[in-house]
Amino acid sequence: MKATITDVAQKAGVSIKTVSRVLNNEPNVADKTRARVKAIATELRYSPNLAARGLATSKSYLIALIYGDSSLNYISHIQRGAIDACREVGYHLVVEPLYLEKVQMRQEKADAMRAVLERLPVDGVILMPPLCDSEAVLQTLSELRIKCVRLAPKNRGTQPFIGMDDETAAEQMTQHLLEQGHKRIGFIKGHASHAATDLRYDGYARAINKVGLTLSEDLIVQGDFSFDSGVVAARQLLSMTGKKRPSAIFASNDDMAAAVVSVAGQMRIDVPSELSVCGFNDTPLAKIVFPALTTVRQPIYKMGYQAAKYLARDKGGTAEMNQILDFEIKLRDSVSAVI
Amino acid sequence: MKATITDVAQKAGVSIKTVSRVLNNEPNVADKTRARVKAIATELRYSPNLAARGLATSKSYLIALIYGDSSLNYISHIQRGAIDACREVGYHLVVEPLYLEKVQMRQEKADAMRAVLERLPVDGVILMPPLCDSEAVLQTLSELRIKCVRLAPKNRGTQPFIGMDDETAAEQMTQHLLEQGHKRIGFIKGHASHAATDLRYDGYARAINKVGLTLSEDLIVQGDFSFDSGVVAARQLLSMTGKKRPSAIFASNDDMAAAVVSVAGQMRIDVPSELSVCGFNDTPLAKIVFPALTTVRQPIYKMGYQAAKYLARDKGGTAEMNQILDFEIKLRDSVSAVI
DNA sequence: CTGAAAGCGCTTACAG
DNA sequence: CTGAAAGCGCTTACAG
Repeated sequence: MKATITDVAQKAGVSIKTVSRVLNNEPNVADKTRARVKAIATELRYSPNLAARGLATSKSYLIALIYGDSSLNYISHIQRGAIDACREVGYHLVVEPLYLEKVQMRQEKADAMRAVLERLPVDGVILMPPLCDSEAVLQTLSELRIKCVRLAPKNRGTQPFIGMDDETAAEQMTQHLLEQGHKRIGFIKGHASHAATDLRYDGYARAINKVGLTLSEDLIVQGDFSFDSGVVAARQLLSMTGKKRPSAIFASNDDMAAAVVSVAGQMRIDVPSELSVCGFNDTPLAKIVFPALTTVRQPIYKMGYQAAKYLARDKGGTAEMNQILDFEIKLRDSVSAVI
Repeated sequence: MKATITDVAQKAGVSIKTVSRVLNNEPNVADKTRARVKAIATELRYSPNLAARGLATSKSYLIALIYGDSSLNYISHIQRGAIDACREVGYHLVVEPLYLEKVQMRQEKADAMRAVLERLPVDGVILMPPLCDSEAVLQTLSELRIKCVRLAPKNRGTQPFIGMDDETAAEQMTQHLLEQGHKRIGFIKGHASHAATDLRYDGYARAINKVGLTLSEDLIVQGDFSFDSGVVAARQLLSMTGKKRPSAIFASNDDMAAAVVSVAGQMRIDVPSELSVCGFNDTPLAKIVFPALTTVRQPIYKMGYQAAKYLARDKGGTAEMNQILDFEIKLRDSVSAVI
């Protein structure tokens, strides 16, 4: 029923090898022959059998997006970008969750990664944080000789990565708050295992220090990027009374910032007149809460797109692949100046 | 480097056919032989080459999740369920967007679907709304002899589907509002192309009629499931003054309900004391807005899971596959009684 | 209960 | 510029 390379060859009066050459844009085919084969392939709705091609080349034309417990919002956009890139080059994206949070042993992590990869042959892997920082995972990948791109990794390492400058972004956001006259700025940290957590905190600290203020312990609360952890953190920060209470809170991501807005609502603290709030990521959530969140726009879609594009290319080239993409401070309605 | 069936056969001192039998749980192998082969396969970390197996069987062990413009939240949960099911049975999930909203011509739709499917051989397809109601898409699938499961389709049709009783759910939610003493209940419709849109409206209408109230045109506004459309609809409903203004608004999904809460906030209308709001779906958003949304809990994860489980099975069986899953009215903080 | 042969639809050397 | 042969790693009939 479905046309094969043999069908095309017969109808074109050439060998299957010639058809193969045309399809793969190889040289050494007469222009006239090439044109004829192409026309007939289209006419017959021919498309190569991926399994056969895969068996012959030991390539799969599949790229895996592997993620742990990242927020679904974040994953969705990475995924969308990766899919679009795959489409353009005839690849496909498979999605594989790999929950390693509770796994302590190095060997166990490696085995889990191996189990996923051995079942399904993929040509490349996109590693989301915090997986992209697991030594065990990276080593398994290199043993299996599977290319990977790390997204927003903790350290530069030897494998290609795509990231952004979290520290500078957090610094600029904090500066913005300071410029609005805020002096007591609460900060909610993210999950300790994510690279971004420390970087964003460092940026916050740097901005505070630059203007000669001192960091105060009670304004810095640990969260884990989840909405629920944001609720706990916000309650703690907003339970302070009088002048001690922060006039602004900078949460390490939008989910936690949304939680701050929610807790403020419950406590009848008006945002932004009584409390300024800002987040990080510019997920759809940022526009959905009221008031809309001032936040840092990350090029999430683009990260997924670039990562897939890189993996789908034949030749390697690692070092030059490393990319630091631009961010943008997105001003909305959740921050106001101190009067 | 990677062990093949030949390696296992040699080491076990049997033919590759015997190994094949063991791996596929076929009969006619001596227990002792079977055990030995199994042990050696494990020892060699053997796993079958999917491409080779696919070429021989013309199966791909791949299931595609195909979606249009559904909300990312919704897709994410379907996807998670489908992936979990795939894992259990050795399948993998590929994700393919197919935007047909702007495509009018039937033939064009069919071609777009065909283009996706011809590139990638999949054993089955999960069709999200509104794709699952496109005749052109369904016919292409049947021409290509690819199994599919439709999620929440408009009509029962001939292909297997998984859905829930949207109409009854909407009716019960409206009843709840009525029981709280609300008489003027605004309703925001969803996107016209989704099956759920009419069903939810019908449920709302039925509940209103049952208690002897009459539907009033000005309380029913068209939305399209997006947050933005919810904002427009909410502004329209809440611009009414005095007694005309609805005391409750039932939005056809959570995104639009969140928009209502947001607009109410902007207009200084307190939720729930001055305005009750409820949504539909129970996406994470429902817990994230303040106050948390009363909504209808859909078994989204389960829908994805069941769909993939069905497609991964060898034998067909369609009619008995059709499933109507349970829903639940989730009471939270966005609805209060009329005083 | 077990195995030798053929074939799935491609591509990779190699020959001309 | 073109093609015949071999092979990728499995499974499907078929034979014993």
